Amino acid sequence: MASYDFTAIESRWQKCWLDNATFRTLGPGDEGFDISKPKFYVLDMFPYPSGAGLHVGHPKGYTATDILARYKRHRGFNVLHPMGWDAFGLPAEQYAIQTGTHPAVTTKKNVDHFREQLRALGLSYDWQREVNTTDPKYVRWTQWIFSKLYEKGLAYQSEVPVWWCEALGTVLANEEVIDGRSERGSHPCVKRPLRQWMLRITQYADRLLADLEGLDWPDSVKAMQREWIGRSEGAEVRFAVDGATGDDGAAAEFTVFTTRPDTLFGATFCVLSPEHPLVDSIAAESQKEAIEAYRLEASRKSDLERAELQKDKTGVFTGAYAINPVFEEGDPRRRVPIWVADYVLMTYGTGCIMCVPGGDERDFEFAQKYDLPVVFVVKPDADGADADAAAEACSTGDGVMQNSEWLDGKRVAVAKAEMCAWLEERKIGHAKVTYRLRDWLFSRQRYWGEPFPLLHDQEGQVRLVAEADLPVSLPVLDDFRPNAEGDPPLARATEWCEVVDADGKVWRRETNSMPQWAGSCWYYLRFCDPQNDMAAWDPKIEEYWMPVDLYVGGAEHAVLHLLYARFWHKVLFDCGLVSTNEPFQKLVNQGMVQSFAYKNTDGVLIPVDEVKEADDGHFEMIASGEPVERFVAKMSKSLRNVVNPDDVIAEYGSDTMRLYEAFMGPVTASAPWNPRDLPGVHRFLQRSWRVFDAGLSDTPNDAVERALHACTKKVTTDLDAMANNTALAAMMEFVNTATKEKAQLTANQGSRFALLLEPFAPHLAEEFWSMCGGQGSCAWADWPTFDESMLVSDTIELPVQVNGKLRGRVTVPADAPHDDVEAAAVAEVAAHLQGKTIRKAIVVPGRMVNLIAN
RNA sequence: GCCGAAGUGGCGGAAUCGGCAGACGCGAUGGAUUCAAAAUCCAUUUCUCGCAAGGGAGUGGGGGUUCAAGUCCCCCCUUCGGCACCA
Repeated sequence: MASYDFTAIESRWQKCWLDNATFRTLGPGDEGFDISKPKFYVLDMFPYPSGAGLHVGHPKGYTATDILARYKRHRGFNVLHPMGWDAFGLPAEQYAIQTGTHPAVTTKKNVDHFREQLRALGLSYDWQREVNTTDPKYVRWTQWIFSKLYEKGLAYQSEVPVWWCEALGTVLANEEVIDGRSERGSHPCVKRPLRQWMLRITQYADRLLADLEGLDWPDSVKAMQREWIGRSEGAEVRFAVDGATGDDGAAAEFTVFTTRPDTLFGATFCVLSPEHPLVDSIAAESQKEAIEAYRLEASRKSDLERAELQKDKTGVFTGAYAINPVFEEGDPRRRVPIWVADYVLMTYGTGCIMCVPGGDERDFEFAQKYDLPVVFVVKPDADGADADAAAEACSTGDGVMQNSEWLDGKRVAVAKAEMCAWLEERKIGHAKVTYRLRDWLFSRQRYWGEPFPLLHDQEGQVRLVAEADLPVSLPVLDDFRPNAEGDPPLARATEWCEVVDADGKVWRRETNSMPQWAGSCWYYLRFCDPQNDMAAWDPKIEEYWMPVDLYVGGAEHAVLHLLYARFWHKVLFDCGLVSTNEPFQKLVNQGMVQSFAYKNTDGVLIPVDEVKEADDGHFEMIASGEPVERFVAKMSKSLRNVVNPDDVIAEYGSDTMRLYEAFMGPVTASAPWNPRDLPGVHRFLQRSWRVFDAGLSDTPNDAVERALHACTKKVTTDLDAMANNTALAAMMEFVNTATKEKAQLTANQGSRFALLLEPFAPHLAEEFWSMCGGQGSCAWADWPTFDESMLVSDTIELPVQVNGKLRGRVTVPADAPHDDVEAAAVAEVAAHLQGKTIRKAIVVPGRMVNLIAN
């Protein structure tokens, strides 16, 4: 009797896989590639290789995809299952600023560590396809794709107020700032105008929205993207300023965007945002001072503060009036005051609005505060006494128009359409779609990112670096801070910055760099053809592998990464460079692996390693015995509750680690890491080992054979549904049966079980496979089949209910006719039927019997 | 406030189409083995009343549909995630 030596088994098979390149994936053009087989591209979101290494949260998704990848190989698919590194980014650069260690050095060290940790998990990646976004061979093509965007006019420079983070020394995109603090590191940020590169993602807003339809993605992610894109249908309406003329002598006017053109008869005032360019020219002399003060105050407030103060609206009257075009000349309602207020944002719509206090709660609040007139133009659908009250209240929903002359009595939807037509006829407005999505702020003032392939001349002209000169590599620096003038760190490389072309003309390199998102926008394409030096990818190869059939990653990328990558992909599609409209057909968000954390009675966090469980099941501090409270939280350094997979692997082996990750629950569910549960899955592997270690038999045990067929069916259907936890439960049941039967498996049975186990615990499965006489790796062996006839038994046990309550069970032949089953059931529960008459008998074949009696 | 997801034993979770609620695992309890412990094996383990036989309750709460509801419908509560003056 040998014991289950997981360390020896796992290192032996990992070496075997490496030596034999077992998981090398061939593609179109490779010798020996079989293009007739179906393909399956299963992708993990590649990690940023941080200095902290893996924690047990990473492998949750990696295990799930690896199980599927291994299963699909057995099912005869060409499986593309690669891994790489999203290796540009801030931490390595900040570390460089602090220590002088070049980011490339730090990055290489971290990547090596990550790779080693992933290998230890026995993940079946094709390591020859590994990509690294910081590799010049990769950067070259990131820059090349940027060139495509630039050529299509999708990249432009703009002086924009951007989030500036002093602590990080860089600008951040809107979405990288949460509540006025940086997403990474939570440093305070302020708005500051700077020259930036922007990408016109807004040009793709409609397609990014519409194409969500066909994707097999979680509803939550689709909803988030829809909200982020924020399509809203409405109209633009031109308002003339009463009596004012513009610089060119024509009447001054402004255009508002509204989603409710139907309520134009209720527009009793207008509001311009404080940044609106018209404010200065229309302001009455008497109001100028107040307006200046208000604008100054508004400019000091960050967006955050403006949002925080949303309950208390403020504003200043400009002294000017606008003409509401729906009213006849001479109608007193025609002239409406123009205000300035910071609840109107310059960055959305046209930066100014028409205000209908009767139909918009924000306008209503503002009108109340400053005593502006209110007209109720929509009468909501209501009955009786409520109706009269409702007609005299702010109504933002559907209903029937009132106080709106020729629109009166019409429903909102009809009134919208008719008003749009009316405006268009008179050329004072038109239907319009607006998006909340803004253009993508694409430049950063960092060293550790892709340089832009762009050159500037003295006159401010910009041109692309020739394709033949790509990549533009990062200059070697030893100081990674911005220079004295506040220019990005790349400006320190004075020689690098200066480029003289063939005509002797001097150009200056762009010194901004790309954000970390750039590399992750197309890595899934490079995985198709990672070694190609002639092109980013070969179109034939791309066409075979794309789209990604399953993409697994965290929900934190629901909007940013996934929206940016979709955008690039659509641009590449328009360039004829990729064959699909969307990159990721199916998306799954893996749940978070949380961890227990502890706090004492004062609410102070106590590190995990200073706490023990007391005999009564409560938790206390090891040193003092002081009671602490346990709670479930995200793993984080500050909570000192991070679990490192290396420790788990050392104690139980990577097969146990993988099994635990898979057994915790559905891939999509979050659950706390509970070390107490590890021995459970480890015991399963040990029991399996004992079954095989007992030796093989020549004659199959019938009960074991039946159990194996049932297990095969369950594991197969569960794997197809990614229900890895219940597939494992089925295998546990099989091993329990085999153990109970004290039967030796036949070589054939053992091989079949080994294959079922292989996706989950590949090392031990390979060992079982060879114990059963299998040659080499079983990774590509055909998946076992099952026989339905082995799953049915001669007799079945049926529950018997009386009036819907379970009262007994009967065992009947599986093919017993309805009447026999009923008779047997009646006999079984006779005691419960005494004095009653059976009114109805419901017999569901193979399921149950329900007798209705009274 | 709006949008999305989810509430099942002491714990993680299972229940494909409306048909035996709690598979599988953890933990716990009892037993076998052992000088003893670990490991292993066997049994019990939703709660509750009962010596037992047996009964009652039970899937966040309340109503409904149905012979039958964790599952379908209506209302409400809680938790988590996202958005939040977007006109």
